[in-house]
Amino acid sequence: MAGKSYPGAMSASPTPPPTPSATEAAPDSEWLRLDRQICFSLNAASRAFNGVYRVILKDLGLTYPQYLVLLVLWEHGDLPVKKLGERLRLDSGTLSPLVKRLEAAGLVTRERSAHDERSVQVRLTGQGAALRERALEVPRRIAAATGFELAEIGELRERLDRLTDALDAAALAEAPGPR
Amino acid sequence: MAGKSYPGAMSASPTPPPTPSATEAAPDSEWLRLDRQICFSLNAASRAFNGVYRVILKDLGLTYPQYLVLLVLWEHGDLPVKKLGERLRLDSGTLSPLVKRLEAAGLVTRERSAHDERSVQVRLTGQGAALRERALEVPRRIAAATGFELAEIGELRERLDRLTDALDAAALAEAPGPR
DNA sequence: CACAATTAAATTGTGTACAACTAAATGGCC
DNA sequence: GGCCATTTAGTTGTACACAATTTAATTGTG
Repeated sequence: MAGKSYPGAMSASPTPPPTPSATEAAPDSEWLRLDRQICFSLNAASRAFNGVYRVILKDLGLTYPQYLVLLVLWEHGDLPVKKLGERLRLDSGTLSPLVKRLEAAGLVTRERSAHDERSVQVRLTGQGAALRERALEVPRRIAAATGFELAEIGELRERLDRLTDALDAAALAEAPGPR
Repeated sequence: MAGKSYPGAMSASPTPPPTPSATEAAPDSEWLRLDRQICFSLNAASRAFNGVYRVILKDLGLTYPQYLVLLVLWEHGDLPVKKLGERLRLDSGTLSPLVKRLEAAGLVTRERSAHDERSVQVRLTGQGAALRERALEVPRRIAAATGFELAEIGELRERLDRLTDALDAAALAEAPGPR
């Protein structure tokens, strides 16, 4: 078995037996349960999104992270890898090979900056810039796939961003590292 | 550069220039913009969660997906790989190596079922079952890290699950596969 | 100017995700 | 009983993520 078959892939929100026994002890089990719901739901939604993008972006020969890089370049023009990483919250370990694949696909070029030999400038090629035309229909198809109203999407986004900020701050606070 | 440093890692919700020009043309750019927000926010939140779990679970020697597998086993008892996949929405390509790593860590055993030689039963070892005790504090620490009220978490979860369902359905409809 | 600290990319290694494929076992159906 | 479709795991190959390390360039300081 493999691929896209989850025979029992019932709703992501099965809400199993409402609670083993709302009154009975097991407050710890409850917590383990709840916790699974939040992060798991998030994770599942993220992967589901990825699945839809995978289907839609296949025509363009892009993966979702590659599409994100191009979105940034289309919006802001050529950028060094560092800036891309800041915008996308990705580090060089992820971006270096990813950008190389975009280069191999003929969508961008990479060259060290003249002022600062440490920096690598990522530039859209004509082909990479042209791809934007074909990408214009992607957002509409994605929005349609969610079946959400724009307002609801916005609200969800606001919460997610707030969550991300809180989690980032907590990770820093929690980290044992020097601060 | 690598690791956890995003020097410009400003808020995930910077809400840049509210809009290049709310009235001006560029409805397509707007869409490209918006779309990035939804899926990107989701993706960022998911990775941020992962980061917090990574820190908290390091003591237990677990990754987040491994923790999810154990959560399911703690809750439902021993299960075949298939059932694990249904609960977690993961296929054998992901679960096979993951479960093997749990086995290597001495937390579970894998053995083919007697009734059905195709099926592989994943069983908690004493050590795996015992780890639950140490995991009990994880949810509380995670909940604290989000800084969210329980009610808000629940609401968010409900939306995410609805989103996942919609996206799964859309992926099926969008897929070129035989139907 | 010299030199330590910092910075930007790249590299290495581990661990998911997932598509595509393989192999073995099971279940109908004639 | 023989045979084919289905089911369950596992394998292979590609592509992220990210920690840790490495290399080269730059900067700050005395």
